[in-house]
Amino acid sequence: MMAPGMLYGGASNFDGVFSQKQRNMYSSTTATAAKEHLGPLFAPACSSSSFLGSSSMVSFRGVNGGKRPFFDSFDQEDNEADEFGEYFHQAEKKRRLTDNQVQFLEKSFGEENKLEPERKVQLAKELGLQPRQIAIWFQNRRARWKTKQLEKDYDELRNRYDILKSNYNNLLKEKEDLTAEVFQLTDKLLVKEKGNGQLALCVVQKHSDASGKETVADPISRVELSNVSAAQVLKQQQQPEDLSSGKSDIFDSESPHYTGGGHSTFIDQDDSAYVLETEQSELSQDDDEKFSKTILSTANQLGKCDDDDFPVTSTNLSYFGFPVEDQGFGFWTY
DNA sequence: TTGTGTTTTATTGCCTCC
DNA sequence: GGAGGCAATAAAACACAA
Repeated sequence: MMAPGMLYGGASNFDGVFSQKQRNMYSSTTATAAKEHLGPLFAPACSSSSFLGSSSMVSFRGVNGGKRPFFDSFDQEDNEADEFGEYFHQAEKKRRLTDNQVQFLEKSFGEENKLEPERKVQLAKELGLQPRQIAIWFQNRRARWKTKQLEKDYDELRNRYDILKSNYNNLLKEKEDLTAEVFQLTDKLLVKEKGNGQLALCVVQKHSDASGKETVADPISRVELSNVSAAQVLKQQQQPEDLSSGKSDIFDSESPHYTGGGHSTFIDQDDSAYVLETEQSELSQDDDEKFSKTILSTANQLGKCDDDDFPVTSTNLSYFGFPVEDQGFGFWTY
């Protein structure tokens, strides 16, 4: 790919003399071919300042144990002959910049990572390098900086993600704990109600108004559940379809309050029963509202047994097991 | 010493800006 | 259209373990 001999004193010296296209064109030819084409242009490049610039590219790490300061390269009197020899011996090799040259460039890069033409020439002079070498070094340095920056950004994002994930997991755990506590308290409440010889059971049916919008659930019945355990109630919650089809353990034909047919029984704490029509068509809008208020009021009264700060609303009714999404009948107790 | 992976220097081709 | 920047890549230099 790269022509031997083009590394130093070849393509580098095109800088400031040829356009990039010309640079590319010539850099893809051999050094010999280039010399044939350019002729005299190579002469100044291999002599005086240009040559010195090239000679300073020799890696003194390898040549001189890596300790030779780059300013030594300006010590023309002492080194010119050696460098001249080195140049011809190592012209075909790629040579690294000295530690001091790199240090100098790093410092300059730290001040400003873009290179204006004046600064490029100035740095080239100070370091005894070709302006093009300075430009290449800055370009490569910017690429390295960008890579490092990307790694840094990635690490930072990763850390933030880990923190957020940890917070999320903590919240999830907290939610589970709170849910478990709610169930525990609910169970306690049921036991308490049971101890009083009464347990309220609400059968809720969801309605839709004319526009299809869901409205507040209605209480259909309320029965005495003195001998129904919380576990049974929960089981009922999980199988509401059985209830609507008359398969309920609670509302079967053997239940003391089974009324059969299309009617459900509503029994208040005085054991006085109301017979309510379950057919939606037979319930007026006023009835809907009345029932809604009744169920919310009842639920709130039950809720007050343990927590006054959590009033039951049509919104959170479902949290207590009152469905606002399911169609048809269902049993919920609390 | 040698094989292998990493770093550094440099080229190439494309793109944007003026 | 030229200048300069950038991404991709080549290849030399270097580091290091076996």
